[in-house]
Amino acid sequence: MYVTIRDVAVAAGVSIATASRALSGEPNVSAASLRAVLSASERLGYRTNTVARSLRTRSTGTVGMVVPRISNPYFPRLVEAVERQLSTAGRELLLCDSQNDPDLEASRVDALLDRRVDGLIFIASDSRRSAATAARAQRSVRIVLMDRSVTGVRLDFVGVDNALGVRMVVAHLRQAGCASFGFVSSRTVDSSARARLSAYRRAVGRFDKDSAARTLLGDYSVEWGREATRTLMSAGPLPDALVCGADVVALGVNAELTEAGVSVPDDVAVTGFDDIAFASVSTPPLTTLRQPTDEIGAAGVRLLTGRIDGADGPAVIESLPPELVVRGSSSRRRVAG
Amino acid sequence: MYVTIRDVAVAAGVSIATASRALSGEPNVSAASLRAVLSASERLGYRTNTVARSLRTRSTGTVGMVVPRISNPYFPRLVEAVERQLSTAGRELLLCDSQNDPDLEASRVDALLDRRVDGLIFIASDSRRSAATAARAQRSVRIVLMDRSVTGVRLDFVGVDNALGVRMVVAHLRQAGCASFGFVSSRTVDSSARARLSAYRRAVGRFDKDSAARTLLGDYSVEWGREATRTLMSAGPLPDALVCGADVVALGVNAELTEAGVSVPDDVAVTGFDDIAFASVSTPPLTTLRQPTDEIGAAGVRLLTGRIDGADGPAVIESLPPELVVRGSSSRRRVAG
DNA sequence: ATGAGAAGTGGAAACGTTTACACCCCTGTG
DNA sequence: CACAGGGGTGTAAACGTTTCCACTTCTCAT
Repeated sequence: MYVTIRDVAVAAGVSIATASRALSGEPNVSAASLRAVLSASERLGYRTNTVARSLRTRSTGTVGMVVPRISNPYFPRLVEAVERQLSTAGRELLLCDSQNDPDLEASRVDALLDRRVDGLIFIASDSRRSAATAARAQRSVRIVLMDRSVTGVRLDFVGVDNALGVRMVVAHLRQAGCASFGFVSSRTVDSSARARLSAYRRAVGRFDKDSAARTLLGDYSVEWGREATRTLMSAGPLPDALVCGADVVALGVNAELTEAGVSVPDDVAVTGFDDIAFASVSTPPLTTLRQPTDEIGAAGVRLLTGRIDGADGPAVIESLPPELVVRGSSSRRRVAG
Repeated sequence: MYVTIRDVAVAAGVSIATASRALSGEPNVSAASLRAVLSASERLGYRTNTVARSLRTRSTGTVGMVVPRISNPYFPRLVEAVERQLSTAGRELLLCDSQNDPDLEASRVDALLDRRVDGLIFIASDSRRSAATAARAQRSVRIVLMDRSVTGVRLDFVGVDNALGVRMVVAHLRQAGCASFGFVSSRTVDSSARARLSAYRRAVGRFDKDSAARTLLGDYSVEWGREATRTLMSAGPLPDALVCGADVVALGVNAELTEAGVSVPDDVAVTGFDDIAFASVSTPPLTTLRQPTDEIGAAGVRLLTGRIDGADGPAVIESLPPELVVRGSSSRRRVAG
């Protein structure tokens, strides 16, 4: 079926050891042997069996990645960035979807460890319940947390500066004349949701004490954005601005408001987080915070491959700044009165 | 570092062979041995090394999947469906992104074959240039084409019925009063783009001979939708309807029209293809064809695992019908005059 | 001329499993 | 009582690599 290195060695008239050395570019091989092996390999269409190599070298050249839900459009961008980086580093990506379920997540991590991945990129679905999984994985493999952190475990982490982002967008809204706020986001099961909520509270709480009543937490989905908006509309007058914890939520909020005849941004300003591709095609286009996706992916892979190659030292935390992208959903607010 | 089956065997006081048999649930193991092995395994935290197992059994329990571009929001849904199906079948997914480049695609397929995947799910980036890659892969592994086919190779395929979809949407638009048409889609490098274009021509060509001039082909992106729309607007009067080859394109078209003050659907109806999550939050919401993503993923995995388990027979082609989802971008067309 | 060292090579062990095969012991049947 | 057959077990081979080690040959300095 498959051509093995033994076939190549026989065809080239050398031993398996010499064939192996020639194929892996080791120095101590004569020019004649090298030529013979390479041409035999070419002629026979030899491809090295990475399973056997992995067993012998105790390294698979594979990195596992666990994402909470690949259909959430923010994660594919991260996966794409990671995959591209890994591929240039000659490594393969083993992808798992935890479906936001910490138990399923744990079993997927186990499956990855069983496959002897060299490293793990972990987007934790639950900052508390994923901690044990991360800690356990840490004992057998190098691991870097991406985008979402976990509590109580000292591990490398790379993600966006959520607090900075929220401060930027609130400052922008206040400058645009907004005085009252609401917040629609995900329940604080993951670290990003938690960081965004607490930054929002710190930024808004002091001057808008009604904002607490207008804080609605659900999940990262269009449907939740719509539902929260209906709740807010039926509860009383809307605030000047609705800050959303993610673009998917903001797009739902915007759609529901628009369909109800509420003008965005003239009646209510709306902002998102992430800057997914569809933030720019809504009506009005969505003001949001652009995640440095490529940088996060690159930094994560760099960190991880460094660790795999033996880099030691304390856990590194890389917090990258987002970029405020001002679009129509917040910009041309009509001045009151 | 890792606990091996040898450690378990020693701790249980049996041979490696017996330990292996006990762990894999073979019948001929005494109750006493079984108990001893299982408890030793538990106590020591043994996890079987799948690399060694794969080498011996010549099967990795892994399926490779190649997608053209994971950040195109249609593919994550497919990946999610496939991943879920595989995971219940106890298999792992090795994901590669070909970035729509047939050469990169070929090298990613090689990498997957080197890793001895048991099967391959292949979304071909180019119906012609990917054919050689598929044919080569076919020689060493079971393979099923998904969503996009290739020319000239007899292989299992599962995807949506593109021609049916286009016929459905054109019929709907004509019923809504549209008499002149335009088509904005991707260049026909992949089989879906080709099938949609030819179905469109067949459906529209006979009664709107100007439609050929309003056929613009680029790629699957929001930007291309915007660019094509600008071209159309500057070229003369717009048709009654713009049929788009994908939702991403249609959302770009809709945004560009709306920003230019053209009313959708009153001046121009717009339709998409795929029914991605964001089709429903645009203004107006997008009429489109919903892909049976879960069914495609399930059928693909079923087909592939069947082949892996030895099913023989001629290549199977599964063409699943899309569902027309009528929303605001086409429905309430004002009657002419 | 001799010895040290380098270059080139092959044999064989190792990675951690699964499994073919041989063996032993027991039971039940002739 | 012999013996067939089956349950339970261990030894060892195999999967396809990489790599340690020993060996030969050659070069060059002494």
